[in-house]
Amino acid sequence: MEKTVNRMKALGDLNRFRIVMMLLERPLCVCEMLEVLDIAGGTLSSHLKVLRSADIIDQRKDGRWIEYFVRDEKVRDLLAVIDDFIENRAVLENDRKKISVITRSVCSSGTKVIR
Amino acid sequence: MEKTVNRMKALGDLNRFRIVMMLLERPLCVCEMLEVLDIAGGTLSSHLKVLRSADIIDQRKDGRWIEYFVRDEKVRDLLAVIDDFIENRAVLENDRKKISVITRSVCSSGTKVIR
DNA sequence: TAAATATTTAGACGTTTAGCTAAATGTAGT
DNA sequence: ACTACATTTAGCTAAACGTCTAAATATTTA
Repeated sequence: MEKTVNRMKALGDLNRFRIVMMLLERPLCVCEMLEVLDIAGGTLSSHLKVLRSADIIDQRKDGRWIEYFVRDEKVRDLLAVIDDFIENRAVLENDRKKISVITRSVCSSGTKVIR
Repeated sequence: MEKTVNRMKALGDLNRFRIVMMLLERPLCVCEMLEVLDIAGGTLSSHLKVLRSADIIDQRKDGRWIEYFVRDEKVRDLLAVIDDFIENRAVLENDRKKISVITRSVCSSGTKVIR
């Protein structure tokens, strides 16, 4: 039961919830999420650790990046039910809009692959 | 969205989770829950407040007691999905067993209606 | 292998939270 | 109105949490 309670606790934080909802859209690397969320890299990293140890998300390597994604179908189903409770979608919609524009290669503000 | 996140946070505590699972069984008054949970009355009261302001449970008067209950069908559905994630049911089963024995009138340890 | 970029770890700080005890407030029945 | 019991509030402590910055650790590419 503790595991389940822990899962709920992991979802009971605004930034973590936004992260999960974004990942529901598509896998994202840390630098992409940083473009959307207004938190420091270290903070994001610790949030991802919490979500991972709660078995909500997982990570895989993708070249130079580490890609995070929602763990499995069962978790997706749970999130769908929770999603149905959301009243005000303003923030989430905005996050989604940003994600759709962000490309992995334009993460860093400095020199880019595509000029 | 904050409201939804808050709901998750409310469920992300072991004692509160046990409370909700018990209330899923049947409405209970504070003194009945105290017989099951190993926490002080003041602590329980504050947990109930959290769950109530998260719109998960509600209360109604029943004679000398205040009865707590799960708010509505939608919440029940959510809890059913969450329930499906639970691995180890030992604690919950035990709580349930205790509840089935407890009667409101045997809450107080002193003089009772039924001797 | 050096430079650039991505990510994680460590330590510090302020806030929130769960817990307790004890006092206060309600409420019902005598 | 008094008594007994149920519940909430208040004040406290210790632990947990979210956040930051800065340093450390990969990893890729030139």
